[in-house]
Amino acid sequence: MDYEKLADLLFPEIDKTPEDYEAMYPERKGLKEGAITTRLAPSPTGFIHLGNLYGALADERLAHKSGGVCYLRVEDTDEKREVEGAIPVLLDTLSYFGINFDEGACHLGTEGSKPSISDPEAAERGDYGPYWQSERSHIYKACVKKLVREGKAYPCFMTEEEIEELRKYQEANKINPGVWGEYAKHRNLSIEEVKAHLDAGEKPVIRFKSNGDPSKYFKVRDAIRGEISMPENVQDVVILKKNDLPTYHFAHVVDDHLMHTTYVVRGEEWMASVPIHVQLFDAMGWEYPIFCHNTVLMKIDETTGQKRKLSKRKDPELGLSYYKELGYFPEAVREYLMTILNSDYEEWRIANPYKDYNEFNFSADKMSDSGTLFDLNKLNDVSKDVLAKKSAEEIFDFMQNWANEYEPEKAKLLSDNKEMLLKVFDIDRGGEKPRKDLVFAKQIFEFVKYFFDEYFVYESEWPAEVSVEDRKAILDAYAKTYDPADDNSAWFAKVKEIAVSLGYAEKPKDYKKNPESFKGHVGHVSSVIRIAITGRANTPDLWTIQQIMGKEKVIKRVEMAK
RNA sequence: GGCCCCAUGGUCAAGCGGUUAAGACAUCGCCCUUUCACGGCGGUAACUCGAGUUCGAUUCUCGAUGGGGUCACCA
Repeated sequence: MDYEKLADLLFPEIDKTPEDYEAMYPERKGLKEGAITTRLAPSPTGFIHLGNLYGALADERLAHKSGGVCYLRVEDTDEKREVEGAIPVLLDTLSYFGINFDEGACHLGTEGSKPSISDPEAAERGDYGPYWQSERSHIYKACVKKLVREGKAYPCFMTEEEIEELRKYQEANKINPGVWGEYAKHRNLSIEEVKAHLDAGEKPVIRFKSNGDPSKYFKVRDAIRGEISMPENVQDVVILKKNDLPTYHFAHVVDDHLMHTTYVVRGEEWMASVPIHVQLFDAMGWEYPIFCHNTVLMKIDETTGQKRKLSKRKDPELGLSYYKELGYFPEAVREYLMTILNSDYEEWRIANPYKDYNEFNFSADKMSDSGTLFDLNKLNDVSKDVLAKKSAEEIFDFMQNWANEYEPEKAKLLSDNKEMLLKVFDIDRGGEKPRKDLVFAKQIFEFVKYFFDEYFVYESEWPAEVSVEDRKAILDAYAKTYDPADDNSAWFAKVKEIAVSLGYAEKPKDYKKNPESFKGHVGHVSSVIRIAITGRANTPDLWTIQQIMGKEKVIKRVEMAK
């Protein structure tokens, strides 16, 4: 069999060899020792989820922490699944969460500015492009041609029906299904037979001619999981589809070699195809990169109570838009992801509350190799820690931006009340131990909404210890004596006076000791005042709240509650 | 079903043959306090099971069980 001839018959227009391309794309210069090159390789299907961010953050950290390069390559080899505009949205979202690329299918402005794409053709940066796989057909074909020339790949004209039939037969006879070995009908077609098919107008796919022996095992080092052991691949996988574009397997091999990716971070769903990939790298005569197969994010299903994979249909919290809409600080989401990405991040953060996360020593071997359960509670807690360190100004600005985009009806309210809100956000802020009660924008608004008459509602029950008449008496007395000029202790002394005059204990302890001698204690009395003014039993320091509200509003609320 | 990966409290997880088996979240209790989602202290709670190796296994090996992944001209 003259493979040379077959190669020319199949790819007459291809005159370059893989070696030519290797010469065109030499290794990156000037990277420091140990620099890692990673890539994010999404298919433009239009949905970005938390799992993508999780992986992207790993890519970004690995590269940037090591002084390496993180680039974006678009895997658009399947036109059917492509969604218009998916990549700009992806870039925008990732950038929102602080992930930017050095190279690839993105347009990076000056340091820190947002990537933007209007024209995908022009939206590339870097010396290893094109970064859109649909533009790289000539490169893949040159590589495929080499394989055909060496007798390692061949055209296959089997129809879908034929393959389907084959599969049924194999399944019925308990044979490992697929096109392989003796079942690969077109493995050894003669030149004449190939010509005949071609002349009949048939378009072949190109399959890799596997010489693997599944009874033989080989070992691969995975940076996350350590050594994994796999049987050799037997399948004659297709490497070039009828649309002249490669399958993922082959594109991965060619691109990651030519683009000099050193660490391939991907989901564990790829682990099963590692045998195919190393076989392909081998056939091309190339070294394969270090694989990092990370785990999928899981959650507990409310109805079944079982641990299961996060699904985009059932779980809104998987979509990144969920966090943007609720107004989570991107930094909070990132901090949470860091804690599940590298097990010691959380402790590092506790020890170094104000250090930049760039200083954390991120590494692949610290990544979890068992399925991680997504924990909203934990996210919220991390978020509280993040927000506790923000200034009132930062919180306000974030709230404003969030409202502008997602709750426009609140935007003006916020901007009109900036001065007041800054004071509100400043309650117990700053200092060694700031309050940890702000979580995300929507929640923050709920948290402070009683400052606005139009959002004020009674959310808490009046204390049972206080009768309706007493409530009125308390509020009457309070309205008469309230003076914003009082300092915190003078103010509270008056509250005590009211309590005592109506038969309530001055101290909670007195009441606890002799519950029969009092109607209640000062806590119940101030609870009445608190609810009257804020509508709820739990708030930050009431004296400060009143200082911010001003006497007029305080009195108005007190009168309203009678 | 074949093959692969994984297995420590409710959750995320330290742990590399000898530990009172860390820590964080959640939960519970107490304390502080006019309230708190703040803060302080403390508690409950874990090595999936069975063999083997070993003086000794959470740790190593094998098997079982469970969970996950994968078996496309999708990535």
